[in-house]
Amino acid sequence: MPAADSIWLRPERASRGPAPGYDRDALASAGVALADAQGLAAVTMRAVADALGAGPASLYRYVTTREELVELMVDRAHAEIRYPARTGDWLADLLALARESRRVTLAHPWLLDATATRTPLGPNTVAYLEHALGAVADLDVPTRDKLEAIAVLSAVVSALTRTEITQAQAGQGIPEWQQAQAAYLTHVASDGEHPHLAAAFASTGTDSESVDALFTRIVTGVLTGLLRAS
Amino acid sequence: MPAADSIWLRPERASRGPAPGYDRDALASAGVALADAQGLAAVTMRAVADALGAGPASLYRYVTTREELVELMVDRAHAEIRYPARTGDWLADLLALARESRRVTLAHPWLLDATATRTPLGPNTVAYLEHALGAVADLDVPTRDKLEAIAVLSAVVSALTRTEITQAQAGQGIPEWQQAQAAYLTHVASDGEHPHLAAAFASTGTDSESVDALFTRIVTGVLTGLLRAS
DNA sequence: AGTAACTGCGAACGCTGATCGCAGTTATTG
DNA sequence: CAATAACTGCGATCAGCGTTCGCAGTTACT
Repeated sequence: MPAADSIWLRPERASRGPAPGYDRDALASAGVALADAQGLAAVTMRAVADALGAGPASLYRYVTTREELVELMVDRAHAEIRYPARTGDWLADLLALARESRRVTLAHPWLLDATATRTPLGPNTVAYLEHALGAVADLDVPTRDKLEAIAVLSAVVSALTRTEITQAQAGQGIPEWQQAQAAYLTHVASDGEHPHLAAAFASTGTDSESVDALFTRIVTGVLTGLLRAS
Repeated sequence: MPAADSIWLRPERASRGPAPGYDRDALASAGVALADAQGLAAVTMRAVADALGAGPASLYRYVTTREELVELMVDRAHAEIRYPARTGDWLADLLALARESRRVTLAHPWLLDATATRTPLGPNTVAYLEHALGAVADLDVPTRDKLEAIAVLSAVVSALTRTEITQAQAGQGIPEWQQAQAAYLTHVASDGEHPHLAAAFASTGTDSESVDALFTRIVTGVLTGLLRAS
């Protein structure tokens, strides 16, 4: 029978031994600072240890694996989410949550990488879930439908925010792979075998809609599609 | 000025020099076989080289980086998608595409990892996009809305399929982190500070709905929410 | 006073993606 | 037909990664 222990169920301080020189929050802070500046890949055990002035092996007194360190970072980032008072309108409340999620993700783009495979459960990510459930508490649909809707909502918010970040990078940065994809796409669009894609490619109308309006429109559409009181 | 070259715009065979002993398809096949059996992490350059009977450095004659090898694998997997004839009903056609995507992803779960950050563009992934655009070609909505809907659709399908795979693993496998998350979740649900989560946790009704029905219901909801002719 | 459980951490291990340079092969060129 | 240029496979090697081990020092319980 393995440990099956979440880091959040493990006591942070031991009862015996010398006082730890650091703590989970310090590791998380150092990791977040690194990731904000240079991306999630820059968050190596050695780099975090250096930022803390510690030896590389010391981190393993606080965290059993790098993955767990990233969990700490994700949860810490979710602490920045502000929960507005409920209005009673479930759609407006969920939308507000989605906007908060987007805002924090734009501030910490590495969250998209860190939560790509799964969102770790910690105090703050669970708080987010609790608030989302609270927003739809009075809604007369099965609990399962609510959970599904929240899961889909998270996926959609991530996808939209990822697109937003990618386009923002295209404006100024030098994101290598985008040029390659763009080059191939233009090539394919003009090879005569992809008419629909060519048509879509040609109709590049000026997007007068703001990013916020687009975000609101899509999230609203998805949520109403899933949770309309049938 | 960097190369900005997609692998699909590079000629596979050079005009000069000896005949290559392998080709892109061989690399992709070996990679897919490894990933199917042991996950994407098992697809190391050395492992693929061994499977091919080649030296580790030889792969770089066909692929500039490991990422590009994964691109080949993703595109090759998308070759397994079967495109049914269009019915004229855009919702039915998009739904059929979504089901195909789900089917192939269930057959190659590592696709979720390989396409988590972005879906690479290759002949077969582009073909999928072309078919998706074709399904909504006659629909009277702006092109931009169609592209958005397709992007959201992909995100939702990935999220749903990921959940499905996770639950299937829970049935038999031994996925370490799930126990930790479950343990923490039950702890949080009974700490008195998460009433909505506790309520949701308590109402674990027996899911009589089949996975297919659930998939259809959610995808339909999302699509109608996004593309309803307003 | 003794012991058990911790602390930080230097050194090391195995593995990874990637590079370099060499010898051999082929198609083009003069 | 020789010369050359452009490729081929690949052994050897590099820097970097996550992680482990064992040691000396520190604290709290018995």
